[in-house]
This record gives sequence, structure tokens and C-alpha cells, in this order.
Amino acid sequence: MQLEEAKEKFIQAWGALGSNWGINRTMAQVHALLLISPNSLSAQEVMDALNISRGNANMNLRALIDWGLVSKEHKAGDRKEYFFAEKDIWQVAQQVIIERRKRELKPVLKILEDLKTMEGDQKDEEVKAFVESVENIHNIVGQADKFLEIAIKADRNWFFGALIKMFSRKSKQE
Amino acid sequence: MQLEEAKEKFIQAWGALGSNWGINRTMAQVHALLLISPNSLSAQEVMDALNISRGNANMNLRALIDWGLVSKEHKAGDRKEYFFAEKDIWQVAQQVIIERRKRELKPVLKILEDLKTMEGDQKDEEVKAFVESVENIHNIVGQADKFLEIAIKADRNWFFGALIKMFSRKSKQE
DNA sequence: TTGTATTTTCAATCATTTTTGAAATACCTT
DNA sequence: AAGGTATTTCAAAAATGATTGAAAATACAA
Repeated sequence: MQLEEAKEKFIQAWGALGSNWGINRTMAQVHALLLISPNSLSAQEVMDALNISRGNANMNLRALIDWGLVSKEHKAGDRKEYFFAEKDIWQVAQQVIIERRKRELKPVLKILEDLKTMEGDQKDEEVKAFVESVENIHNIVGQADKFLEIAIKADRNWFFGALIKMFSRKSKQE
Repeated sequence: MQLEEAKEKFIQAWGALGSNWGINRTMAQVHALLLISPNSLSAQEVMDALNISRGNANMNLRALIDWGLVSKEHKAGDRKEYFFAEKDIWQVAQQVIIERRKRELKPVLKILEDLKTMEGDQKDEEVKAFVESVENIHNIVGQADKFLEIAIKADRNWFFGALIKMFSRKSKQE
């Protein structure tokens, strides 16, 4: 397999992964392209590499900047903007967690909290069962949220060290 | 807020959550409906509750069964099938992890492994940089995969206990 | 077996999301 | 300020994904 072919494969895989997780496929592809690009790219270069229109490239580059995954720079004597991605993959993961937590986890937690407290008539069995369900779900989503909060504050080495410890203790237990 | 209104809110929220994470919105809504339903429901009842067609209900119920989140039963003297969801939310989470790992994480890992090994010409600086990028990504995705593997084997109490310990150690460190 | 209730399938339709491309805007440089 | 890039916007078009509904298949009971 040649380099170009491998890059293409990587971009496709990253795009599919994003798509499966509710991220615009093209946005993920642009991200992939910049992740493996040794130097920063102009909008035109992104358009050419992925065969997408100027508008599309612009929208997705801006979205990536919004997500904190991509930045732009200017080159001396050149009017164009050049884009590059954060390469440290642990930082990328943290940034993705930060954004998804903010955009999708927090709103759900808020709704679950509302639902938990709203219903006063605890005598009704059906109400009781519903509130209990919601409490259980809120509980586990809250735990996941706390865990992710640790992850985004954690140093990579500490974090994986802690996970490995967790794993080894588990093994002993079995 | 009345019970019916609260249920409706919950179903909408669960549907939106699924949709944001690449799960068919209706499938997530059907799941939500069954999660908070005290008794099992026929296809007809699901159709009526969510205002969806028979075909749609059938497809999504079958998908949920496929995911291991819903089962069906028969009632004496009734020809219809009745559907009910696994209520233990930790089990639900584990099942979701199992499926997404199988469907989406494993294939990506496979591709990353292929890309890592495929390129022999290590003298070329560009090739070297690419392989290094891929290795880093493979590394972190692999770690995530291992962690999820622990989660799906773990007892709920042990798992959250371990997370809390992790958290408290982190706090001391700071 | 026959008739009836129920489930499944899937081509056609509908809805949503994504993309395009050209006009408008912003940005430089002189 | 003018002239030439480059970027942004957004209505319309295209592509994709979801839903319908009716026909076919299946399951059951008598």
C-alpha cells in the first residue's frame, strides 16, 4: 500500500467513525486530513483533497475551530488562511469530550433532574415506578459525567496509569 | 407536570440523545417508551403511543431485540407478541457498550492496525510521520477499548467503587 | 386444510441533512 | 479609495436516511 492510498483509507475510516457517532462525515474527514498533514493547508487545498465545494470546506473548517480541534495561521506574504489540527491525540480526545459533554450530556442531565423532582404524588404506584426509573438513569448518566470530568482534567499518563491499576486490581479479584 | 407529560418529555429527551449519537431517533424513543412502561406492550400499543406506522414499529422493535435491549413474550390466550425492555440501567449501558464496541470500535481498530503495519519505507520522513500519527491514534483507541472491555465485564458496584477511588486519589494528588 | 390474526418485507414516498455555488461581505495592498 | 484576493453566507439542489402502507409471509386455532 502506498502512502496516498493509506492516507485515503485513514480519512475514510475517520469519516465513517464520525458519521456513526453523529458527527458530520465531511467534518470528520477534514479533521482526519489535517491530523495527518505535516503542514497546514489552505481552504483550497482541503477542497481539492476531499473534492468538496468552497462553502462546504469553509463551514466544516469553522465547525472544527468551534470544537477547538483546528486553528488557523497566516503565512508571510500570503493572503490566505492556513489550517492545522491539534496533533496530540490525548488533547484531541479531551477536547471532544469537553464539547460532547457540553452539547449533549449536560442537557440530558438537566431534563432528568427536572423529571425527578417534578412529580409530587408519590402515592400513585405508576408515578413511583416512573420516578424510580428516572432516578436510576440520572444516577448512571451522572456517574458517567463525573468520570468524563476527571478525564478532561487529567494528565494523560496519570489517567492511563489509574486505568491500568483499576484493571490489575480487577484481575486479582477474579 | 402530570405523569403523561413527564413520560412524553422523557421519550423526547431519550430520542434526541440517541439521535445525537447516531442512533435512529425512533428506535431510541421506542426504547424509552418500553423502559418506563410498567408492563409489556404490543406492537399496536407502541404504534399508538408514538404515532408511527406498523412497519416502522416492527423494524425498530426488531433492531432493539438485535441490540439485546428488548425481549418479547406471549400472553396466555393472546396471539400477539408483547415487548419489554431490560430495566436494569447498568445492564442497558453494558449492552450498549458491547454493541457499539463490536459495530464501530473494532472495525476502526482493525483498519488502524492495517495502516500501522502496511508501510515499509521508513526512510521517507512523510511516511514516518504518518505511521507515527496512526500509532498514536491506535494507542489511545486501544486504551479506550480495553477500558470498555473492563466495564462490560464489571459488576456495577465494583466498577463505580473503582472509579470513585480513582477520583479520590486524583483529588489528593492536587 | 382453511380462515383469521399477526408479523414481516420492501418499493415508493417523505423528511432531514448535507452540499453546492454564486452573491455578498470582509480583508489587504497600494 | 480602488482593485483585487479571500472568506462567508445561504437559498436551492442533491443526497441520504427514515417512514409508510399494502402485499406477502407466517403462525395459530378450529
